[in-house]
Amino acid sequence: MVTDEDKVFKALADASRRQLLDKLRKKNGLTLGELCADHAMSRQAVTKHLVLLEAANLVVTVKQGREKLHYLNPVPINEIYMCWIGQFEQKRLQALHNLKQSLKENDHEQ
Amino acid sequence: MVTDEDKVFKALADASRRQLLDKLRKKNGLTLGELCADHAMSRQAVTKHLVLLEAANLVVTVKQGREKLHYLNPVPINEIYMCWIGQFEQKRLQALHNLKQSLKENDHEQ
DNA sequence: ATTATATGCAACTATTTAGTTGCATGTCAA
DNA sequence: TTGACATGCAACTAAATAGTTGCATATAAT
Repeated sequence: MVTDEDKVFKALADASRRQLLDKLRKKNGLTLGELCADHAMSRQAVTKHLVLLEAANLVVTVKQGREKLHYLNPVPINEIYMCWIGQFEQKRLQALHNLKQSLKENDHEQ
Repeated sequence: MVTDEDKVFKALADASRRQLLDKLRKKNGLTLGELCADHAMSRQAVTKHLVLLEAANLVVTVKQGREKLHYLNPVPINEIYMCWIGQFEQKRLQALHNLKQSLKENDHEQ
């Protein structure tokens, strides 16, 4: 059985795919061609990665003329955090966050 | 190049490994034998998964006599959230905030 | 000491995955 | 309508991965 969660984790497991997501984070709505720029691999390889990212619902696409625009969808990552990572670490993260905050505030006072 | 981040993502990409982490979350310090219980796969398969989890620093082990105790280490997951997932979430929260703002302003105009 | 138990190591197999190349299709512009 | 550009589809290859089996080692208990 391949769950949605599994698709997301698998999609995130590859460094090239994470790089593609990073590009979209910096500039949303990029075309395939733009996503291929500065990549060692072929356009078809990038396409395959994008197919997986789309299957995991991490990327949503819109066809516009002969171009295909790619948009980042943060929802699945959010869900993974809430449902899975959150269970482990929510409390601890909060504590850490609070600690950092108070350190920052201390810094400002000096 | 295989970064630490990459190891963690790859380790989390497998459902069996996530299941093992889940077991440790429910009860920390389990032996290999205990982790193998109720698993379809062989002990050696489980061992291999645990090796990867250890390499990713998601699990820490202690030998005690002839047994090996396994402890969950939440730090790497934490780091991934802070350094990677957080970046996405931040944008999302900002977008949500902006949306709320513009809705509020529209409301005022009517 | 001997036996049972808990784990470790190594070789092998099957499947999945990441990448390639080559060709097809569809859309814009001159 | 012809050429250039953007993307899609399919077959193939190489490498990584998940799993197996068989045997070795180390510790505990009788």
